[in-house]
Amino acid sequence: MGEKDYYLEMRAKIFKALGHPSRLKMIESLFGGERCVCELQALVGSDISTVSKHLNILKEAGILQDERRGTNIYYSLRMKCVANFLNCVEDFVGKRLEEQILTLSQVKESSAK
Amino acid sequence: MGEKDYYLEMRAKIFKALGHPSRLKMIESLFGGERCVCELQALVGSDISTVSKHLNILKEAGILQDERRGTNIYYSLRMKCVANFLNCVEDFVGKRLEEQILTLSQVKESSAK
DNA sequence: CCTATATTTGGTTATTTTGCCAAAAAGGAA
DNA sequence: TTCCTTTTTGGCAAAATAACCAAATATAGG
Repeated sequence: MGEKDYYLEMRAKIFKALGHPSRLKMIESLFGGERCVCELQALVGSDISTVSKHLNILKEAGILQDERRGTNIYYSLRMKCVANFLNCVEDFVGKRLEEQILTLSQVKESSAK
Repeated sequence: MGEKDYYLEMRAKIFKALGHPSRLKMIESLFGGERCVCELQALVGSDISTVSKHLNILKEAGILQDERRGTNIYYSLRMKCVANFLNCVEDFVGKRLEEQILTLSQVKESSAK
């Protein structure tokens, strides 16, 4: 029973890790291959310590892996299927926005009467 | 520029909404079809007001939709592709656990020497 | 209208997350 | 060793989340 909860917790952890704009942005960038921390920090613009912590969250969740080469540490995608889901999410968000725009214009129309 | 951020934010919101054990549990139950709030509260066991707030988060993210019928409100899955990704996440978590167990037994072996 | 049931909302408190700064750690090069 | 660069850690304050209780809302039935 507690084992089932542990699985659930692990799955939730993965989603939680993906649920932050900066982290999502970095993940998307990593679809194109590994990046060092400094590249990712340039991408998101936060303090490098903040970026490092974000990356650790993704690593802990199992989504990323890291490898030190010289003085740099390179992060890369471990959980490949994230990409498929992100495509779906993007389509979905796109559709929702269209709907919202539609709803908005309907509101405008009716208030213009 | 701010528009891109808005998209990013919306996508992150979806993941964030999925990143809680109770919410994930409810989503999984909804793969089997719509459920009223009371059924979902029985499933997760929290206070009904807590469940209601969780459901609202999922609705705001666009993952669920609701429909009132009589005195009950039924929630159902709007974002179907969540199911595919959850399969992948489950496989992934399964593999990770196997690895951990492997690592653990290796530790045991070497300490037994 | 009154009552009972199902759900949401408001308010409060505890916990978690986030982001920055300063300091530590880990390499590489002189 | 010493210096320089890259990254992580520790610590702290601000912001966001989560859970519960009580009160409000909405609907059906008598």
